[in-house]
Amino acid sequence: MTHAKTTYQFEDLLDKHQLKKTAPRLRVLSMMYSKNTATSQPDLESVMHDIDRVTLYRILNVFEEKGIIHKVFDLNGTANYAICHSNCGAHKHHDEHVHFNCTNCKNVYCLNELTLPALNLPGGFKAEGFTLYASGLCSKCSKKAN
Amino acid sequence: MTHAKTTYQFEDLLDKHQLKKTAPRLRVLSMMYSKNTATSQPDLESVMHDIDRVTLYRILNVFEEKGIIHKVFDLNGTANYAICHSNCGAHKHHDEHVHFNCTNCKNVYCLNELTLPALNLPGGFKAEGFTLYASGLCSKCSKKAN
DNA sequence: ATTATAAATGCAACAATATTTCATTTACTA
DNA sequence: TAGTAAATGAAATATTGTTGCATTTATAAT
Repeated sequence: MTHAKTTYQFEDLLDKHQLKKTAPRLRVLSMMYSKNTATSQPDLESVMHDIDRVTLYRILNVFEEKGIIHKVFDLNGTANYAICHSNCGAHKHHDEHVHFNCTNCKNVYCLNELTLPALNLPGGFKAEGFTLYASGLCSKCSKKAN
Repeated sequence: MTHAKTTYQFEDLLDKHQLKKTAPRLRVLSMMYSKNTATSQPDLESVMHDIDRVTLYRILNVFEEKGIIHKVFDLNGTANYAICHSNCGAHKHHDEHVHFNCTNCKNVYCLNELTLPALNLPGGFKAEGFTLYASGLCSKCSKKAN
């Protein structure tokens, strides 16, 4: 599931999207790939306190545009960012998966393995994208609860 | 579907939740009941410009706590508020319905009539609430598109 | 290797929003 | 009708989103 990525692979990823291989970008990539949960901008800031707030903001924006990451809002409405594992491209995200927000540890998990069941909308509504949000206890926190 | 509510019914609603029947609260209720889409705080502010911003903020908060309304984030992460039609109570929301965010008119619809299909989560994950977000063109905008 | 240039960064400044404090007003109770 | 607790409005602060610009850096061309 979690592939250990090397710096070279991150550089290739940036190359592929015609982005310059800068230190801040490589650090953001390696941090996000090392986690199986989405990361909020506040979290990123506190870990990489030497990188400017605005730089992070712009890195996240350009990564999202290029389809490297996708944005997901947690229960409090704060933006979290996660690596796009499936076939995402610029302006064409396929993040039609399930997001799980743990009410205890506040982590946001992207459950990529799950596919969304079909759904028929009322007349006239033409859906393009779906995201299912589930909230509750994640596997770690439900273990602790015993 | 859309019930025309009288002032008396709004007063009863506030009574039921041990909230004082004040003018700002009644106006917020009547505005939200008159729409079939969720309302953002900016929208509320612009319509009721004589009510203080902070008052609106607190009214929305207390309504949400009491289970009168629920919060839903649109594609941009801004909070929208809608009346809870089903059996919601304080700290126990049953907003397990579908939210539809129109990419054209930006409106957020609560599709209460739809029920979510079952979903089995990975081992250990205990879900309490579900919300499905769909985005695309709403019935009005898809008509216009022809 | 060196240089030119376009892009990325960091900083300052600004805008918008969320949130707290407190004095005043208002709704309800006795 | 008076007393009380709650709600409001206004000011002030914190946090977050966003833009402009000078400086630095990565890359392409020489």
